[in-house]
Amino acid sequence: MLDVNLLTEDLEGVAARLATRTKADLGLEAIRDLNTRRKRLQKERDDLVHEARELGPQVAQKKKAGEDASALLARTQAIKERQKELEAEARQVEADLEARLLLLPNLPHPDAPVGGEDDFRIVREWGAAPTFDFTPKDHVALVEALKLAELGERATRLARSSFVVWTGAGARLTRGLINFFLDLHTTEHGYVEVSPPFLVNARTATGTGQLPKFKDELFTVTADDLYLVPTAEVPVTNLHQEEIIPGEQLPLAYCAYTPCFRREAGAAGKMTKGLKRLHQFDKVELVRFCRPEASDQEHQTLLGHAEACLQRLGLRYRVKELATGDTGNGAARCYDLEAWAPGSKEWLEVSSVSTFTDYQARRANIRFKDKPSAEHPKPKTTFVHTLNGSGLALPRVVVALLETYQRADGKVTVPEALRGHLGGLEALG
RNA sequence: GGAGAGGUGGCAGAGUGGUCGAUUGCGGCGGCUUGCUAAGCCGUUGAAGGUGUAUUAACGCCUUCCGGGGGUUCGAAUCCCCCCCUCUCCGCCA
Repeated sequence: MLDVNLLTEDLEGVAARLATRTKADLGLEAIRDLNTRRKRLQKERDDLVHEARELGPQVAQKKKAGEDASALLARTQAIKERQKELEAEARQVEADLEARLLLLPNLPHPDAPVGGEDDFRIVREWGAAPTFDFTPKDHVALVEALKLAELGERATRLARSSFVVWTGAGARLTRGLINFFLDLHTTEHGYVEVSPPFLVNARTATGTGQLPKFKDELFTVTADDLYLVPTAEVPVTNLHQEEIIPGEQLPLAYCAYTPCFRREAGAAGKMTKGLKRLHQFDKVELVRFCRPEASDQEHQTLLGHAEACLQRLGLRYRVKELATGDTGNGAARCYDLEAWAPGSKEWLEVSSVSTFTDYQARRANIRFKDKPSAEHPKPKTTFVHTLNGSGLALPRVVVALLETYQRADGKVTVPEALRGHLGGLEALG
């Protein structure tokens, strides 16, 4: 959510920045006008209430003295009626204003490249492309040959298309990767592991920005008004919903494994075979809370932690900085990590590392405050900045891993870093 | 799911319907005292919105907030209704 005051003070500036990410009419003028109306209504109401409050004791005094208080009572009655009108109107204006503000995207970061999907910037590439003295298979062939997962009817029968059943070594590989990532982040990168609910309420889904705009993307448990999490970002960022965090505790760093449930409503036309796009997948997510002035640095730190996952696994990848028009609604700036899949010869997005500045903090009302000190006797309560990044999203890592480490004998070598999490297993197959 | 108890400021814990944003204690911050430490004493210490002075650091005033939402009343932390949550006991269950 944007600061409505910023929007009011510098409408043109805000409009210009938002225009770099969307051509849609965001109704900024209407928002400004609603805000002005809101203020006027409140002022009128407050002044009336103030008058009524002063009248109260006078009424009591007159009654006590046995005098006629009817003139005063008539006035308080009139005020009360007007007050009710004003409050009803203010409620409507506020609801309308809130609804509109919740739909606005975040301001893009000033350093982010301007443009659309194709205007990304490649920040760096890591690792060399693997070479093969045979024709490498794609992951679908490998998964089927090694019986790592059920990709077809069996999975579909249980739920619907685009679900998968991991089997045998495939299930174990999944579990091993989750543990590998969690262990890496908790023991070497200083994250606190959390295991949150996989269902969240509407307030929580609004806090991180999934609602109201992206309702179509969520699976909903209608009987209970709950939503399946599309990413651990949602429950973990909202851990501090409505809180004022002591300043000395920042930055906070959490990692969490959850399955992620996504309807992929917009992607129906481009359904891909195999493991690349699923309605349910496993992911380890990293979430950080920090002071506003630290968030750019924190973003780089977070990016490094996500990259470490791929480096340990020895997977070739590139870091892509998305252009303003391609970054997610709430993100100010976003890096995608793309792993190379040599069998299908394509880059696969396995992580998205974003800074949200105070956009989510405003929605979820997450603030911080320093202790008073001699220099700052009255510290201000301020919105934190939130950041998150995948570290990493599993199925596509599995794809890259299988295709990268496949051998002529049909087996797949397990990268050394992962063996400890697979009971010492050296190869699949 | 059933019965009972309870939700008040960072925490603990008061609060006959009328200056109660709220007694008090602890904690925090500042100061005094002190050879040092401890103790003691004094002061200060929530959030949101609005508005004025003013300017980037603030200050004054107004309104709102005692789990959430309604209601009664000139006036509600205090009375009434609904909901949520926590605790205890019972039931059910991995």
